[in-house]
Amino acid sequence: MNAVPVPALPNALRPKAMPIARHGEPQHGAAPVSSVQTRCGTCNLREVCLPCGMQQLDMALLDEVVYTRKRIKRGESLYRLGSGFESLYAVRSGFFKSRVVLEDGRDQVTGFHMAGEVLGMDGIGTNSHTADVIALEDSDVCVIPYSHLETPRLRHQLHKVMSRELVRDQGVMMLLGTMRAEERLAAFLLNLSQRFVARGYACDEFHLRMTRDEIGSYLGLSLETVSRLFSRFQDEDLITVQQKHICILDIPGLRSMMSRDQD
Amino acid sequence: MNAVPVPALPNALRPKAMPIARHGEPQHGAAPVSSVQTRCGTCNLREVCLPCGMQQLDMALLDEVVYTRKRIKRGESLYRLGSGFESLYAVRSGFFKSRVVLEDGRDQVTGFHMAGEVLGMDGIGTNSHTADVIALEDSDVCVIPYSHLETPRLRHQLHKVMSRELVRDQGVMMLLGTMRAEERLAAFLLNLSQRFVARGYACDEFHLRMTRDEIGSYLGLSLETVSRLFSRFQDEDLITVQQKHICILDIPGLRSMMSRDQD
DNA sequence: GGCGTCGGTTGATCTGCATCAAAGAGTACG
DNA sequence: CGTACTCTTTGATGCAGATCAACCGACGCC
Repeated sequence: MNAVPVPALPNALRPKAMPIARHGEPQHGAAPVSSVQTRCGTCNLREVCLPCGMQQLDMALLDEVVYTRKRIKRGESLYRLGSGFESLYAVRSGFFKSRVVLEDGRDQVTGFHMAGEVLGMDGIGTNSHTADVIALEDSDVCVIPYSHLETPRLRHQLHKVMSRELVRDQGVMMLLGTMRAEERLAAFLLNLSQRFVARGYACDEFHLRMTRDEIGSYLGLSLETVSRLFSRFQDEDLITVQQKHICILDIPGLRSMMSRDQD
Repeated sequence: MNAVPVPALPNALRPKAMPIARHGEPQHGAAPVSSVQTRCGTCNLREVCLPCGMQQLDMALLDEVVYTRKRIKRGESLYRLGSGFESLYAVRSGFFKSRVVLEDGRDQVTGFHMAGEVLGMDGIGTNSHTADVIALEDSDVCVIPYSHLETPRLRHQLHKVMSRELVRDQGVMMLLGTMRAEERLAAFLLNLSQRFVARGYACDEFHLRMTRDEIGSYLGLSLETVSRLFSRFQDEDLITVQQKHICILDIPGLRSMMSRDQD
């Protein structure tokens, strides 16, 4: 998840009543699934997650389906290349990366995934997964057994999620195919910011969960280039960087960096 | 459509009884849909198209859904960025490219699409399309009204197609993010070859339907680089090139070019 | 609290590919 | 059938970003 050139997630879908919080440590504590808090109908991620846009009534159906949680420790994998496909997963808390590996050992990060995003759809086609998904911090996911997604509403909902994912991929291809390094990083930061906002966090301050190396892999750049660009953006008062802590100072500035004119 | 590092489409799915034909001019002549030849159940693309892997019985269902054809002339578009989403399309004959355009006018080719491939899934998420799809030669598509895809079997089938598309996109990201120019072009040629084989055409000889510029856009390279690489591959007896006519002489050679060792 | 490891920064150098340029080949069209 | 496109090829040059290298700071561990 995470396209780039200002992808989907229209304002209308933003959770309205969600408090703006600093995006520091994740609030863990996976309540047992029986608890009210963890049903889809009351989950505060429902507006960004699979149920996004669904009626209360249909959401009750989804509650029937989502009855397991799974906890993944930092560094462990949710699934791996070649493992059998049975379920989709919705990120409940935490942060993941997905990674594709080539035969000769080269690999690339193909996405970063945060709360509310749906994982595992790569497995539907061939009944086995085509990527590794690895937790970048201790995380929880809701397990959604694919075979239980039976109602037309739920299937349509899944189509929508998959379709958005296809659109996101277009964005990433665009990024990798046509953008220069500084444009890629600006797009990356704006995209992250936007996704945090959609989850009720501040748009201008957040913690990166991934290393420079992982960012570079995702953006098709070397880690050194990523580091240099962070420094340069800081010099230009677009952002401040302290390790993994980022403050965005000038969103319009970053945005204008993406339209190739100034230099 | 068209991933790169040897994506899906296992041998088992290849049309067995299909004659090996040189892939020259497309056989046009869109029969009226009432004709037996054009029903999904008897269509000779059924093993690579939406019905791939379905039972004869389920295919009858699909026949109920697919009742319109649409003819697109070379250079015209099947749909465009922003146009409303109503239907999916299966390429019946011909060749398409899809293209994404950025605000500042830059664009990129995000895929090439040949017979049997399904188009339009980008529109499901937001009810409007996010790319332009343009015919590279006179083409026919089967129109599949989305609202008519109602049975569980058909919806699952669509999931599979979309999922494979997601996997393909991973391949393209890999290509754009980690491969060098020669690797990209080798991957591109092998992928094309493979897709022609799956359609019953020769694996080693085909006509490119797209310009060097379009290949370059798709691969994140300049048209000059594409041209130079074609020449170099020819010097190295990997292929022969005459305009858009390609013969692949050394498939293992091309394949080894993709594992970064020799130079 | 010292030490080792991992991640990050910054500098110097190298190179793959873009860009600029110009000429040639194929094709469409009046 | 010649003219004017568009597409392709090939050469010369320049630069963005990779690579190599060294150092530094943060964090985890004994």
